[in-house]
Amino acid sequence: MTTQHDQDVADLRAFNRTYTRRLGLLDASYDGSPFTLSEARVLYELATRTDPVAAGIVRALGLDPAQVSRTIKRFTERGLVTSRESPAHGRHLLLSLTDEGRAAFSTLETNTKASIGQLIDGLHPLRRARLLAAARAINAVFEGDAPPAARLRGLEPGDLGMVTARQGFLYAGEYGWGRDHEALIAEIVARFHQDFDPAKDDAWIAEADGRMVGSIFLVRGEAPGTAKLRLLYVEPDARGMGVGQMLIEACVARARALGYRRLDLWTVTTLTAARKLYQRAGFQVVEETPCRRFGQDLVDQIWSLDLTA
Amino acid sequence: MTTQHDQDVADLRAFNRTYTRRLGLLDASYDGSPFTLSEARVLYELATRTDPVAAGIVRALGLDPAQVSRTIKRFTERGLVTSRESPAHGRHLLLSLTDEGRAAFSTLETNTKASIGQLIDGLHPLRRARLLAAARAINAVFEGDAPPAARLRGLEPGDLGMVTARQGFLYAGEYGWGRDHEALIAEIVARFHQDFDPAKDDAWIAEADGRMVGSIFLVRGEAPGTAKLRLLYVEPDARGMGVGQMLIEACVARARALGYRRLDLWTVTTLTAARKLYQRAGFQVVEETPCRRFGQDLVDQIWSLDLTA
DNA sequence: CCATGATTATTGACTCAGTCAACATGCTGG
DNA sequence: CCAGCATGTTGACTGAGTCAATAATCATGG
Repeated sequence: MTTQHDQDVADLRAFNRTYTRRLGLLDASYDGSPFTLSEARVLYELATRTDPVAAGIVRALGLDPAQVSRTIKRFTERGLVTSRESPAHGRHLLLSLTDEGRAAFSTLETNTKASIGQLIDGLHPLRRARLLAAARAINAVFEGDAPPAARLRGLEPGDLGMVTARQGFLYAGEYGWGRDHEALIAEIVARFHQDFDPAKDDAWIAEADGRMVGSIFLVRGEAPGTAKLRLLYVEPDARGMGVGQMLIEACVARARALGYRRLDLWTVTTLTAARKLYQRAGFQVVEETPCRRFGQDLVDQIWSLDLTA
Repeated sequence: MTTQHDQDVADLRAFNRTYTRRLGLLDASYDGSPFTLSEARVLYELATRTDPVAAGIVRALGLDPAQVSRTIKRFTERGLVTSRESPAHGRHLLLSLTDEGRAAFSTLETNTKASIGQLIDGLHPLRRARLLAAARAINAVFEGDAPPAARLRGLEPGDLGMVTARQGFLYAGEYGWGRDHEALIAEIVARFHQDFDPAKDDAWIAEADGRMVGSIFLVRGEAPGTAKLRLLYVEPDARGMGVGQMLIEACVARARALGYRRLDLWTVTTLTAARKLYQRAGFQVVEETPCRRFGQDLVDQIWSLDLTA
């Protein structure tokens, strides 16, 4: 048996191999460059950091101090770098590129840019877009060191469909609900927009790490003074980080602010995680009926929250 | 001014730097490994290919023949590899791992898997999913050497919403159409599903390189014997590779097969690319009326194709 | 059948990468 | 003031990577 974890490891290793073979040598040595990859990395650091010091470069690139020392020695011999003792710290050597050094860096930049440009241009537009999206994603994964925080925002183009797609996809996979479920969501979403009244309705998208990870909709109910909470969902990856609670709180607060006296919601007992969230937010079950829906035997529930308390 | 191309190059370079720093050393040398990265790569090839020959490894890894020769010599001295002359080809050396070689490879595998597993486990689930999706995408970009061909398939969970999302997003960006356009699509899509009759309706998704790149829907019309072509779209990346034509042909063929005598469609003059496709497929304009829609002044068109010809 | 060219493998020579240990020097916090 | 730490250098060594030369073998076309 192969677990998901094993598969992940295998995929990442496959990626590593592809990368080493196809991309690895790109960022540095175009053909005939006077610099090796490692030298180019050091030169890049020298050119881009302010007041470069050897130790800083060592840390930034994860290289051995000995190697950086020798590389800089070579650069000095080639007339690319000068160093002077730091006035503040006698042990620091302030490094700076000479004019020749800057010129060398500039042609290096031009050439590597050109060679990467060539790679990009050689790809089919479809693949190019995919490669770049993936590269940006990986970058983001390692750049953002803080754990990804979710934030709420309003609706943007594409969101309505995305909510439909994700919920349709997830409930089909997790609970085997049929396509009529997705169609139901599409209809709710479409009607939400047709009847939209900013004084009565609202919707939130939860976003984390640049991706939609959840949604919630606030829609006016049939009875005056009541509203409905609809289409709450949280992506599996993002569960357990308080996204659901955040969404419900925003929805309840807005319902209060708009003057509603009661907030209702419909769900089925199968969705245990959601039920816990409703409970914690103070909702109570007011109705429960067995029902056949989406190709499954389910138990419908209506929950209600008194907003006047 | 920074063009998209420049930005792409910069992003790919940034990715390259991130990679070299954060992932580069992973696939090979766990801490205290008796193999260098390059040696590990060669060992991997020795262990996984059938009837390994030095020249094959040279090509697969893009290494210098001299280096591979010396690496294998070291392996032989360490008792990891034996070689014998190929009976078929006197210049080929058939390499094979000894028992010790296989054992060394196996512990290497275990350890690198563990160290990659550690990296994966250290990431937030959200980021892990993102990293892996991106790694798989990059792999796919370089694995599929043939230009990505589009293929058609039926509806799957999530497709209805995805069609809505992509069309809403694209027409908002390209033509400034408002959110009511997205809501309209959501409604069409929802109604399509509610009224779905396999003997009268159909839908296709175009997929290329594992991604949805277009859609088309066939829906029965009000008048008997007539059908409507709806929701045709092609992703910008995938334009110019015949996806639109493929979709229309599938739709027209199915309409014929279901016995319809006429196929209508509604569009607006702004969508010039689509208009050309309709024209080439034999559609003709039967009605044209200026109209205000989606926050724009548009000219509605109804096109029609006689299927009895 | 043979000359020619391509492929395969090896070796020498060289520079740089990368690791480890030793060492000198300056700074910093009790 | 002194121990400990960070910074930078050097020596010694192995492997990576490049280039050129060489030798053996195979494939091919006249």
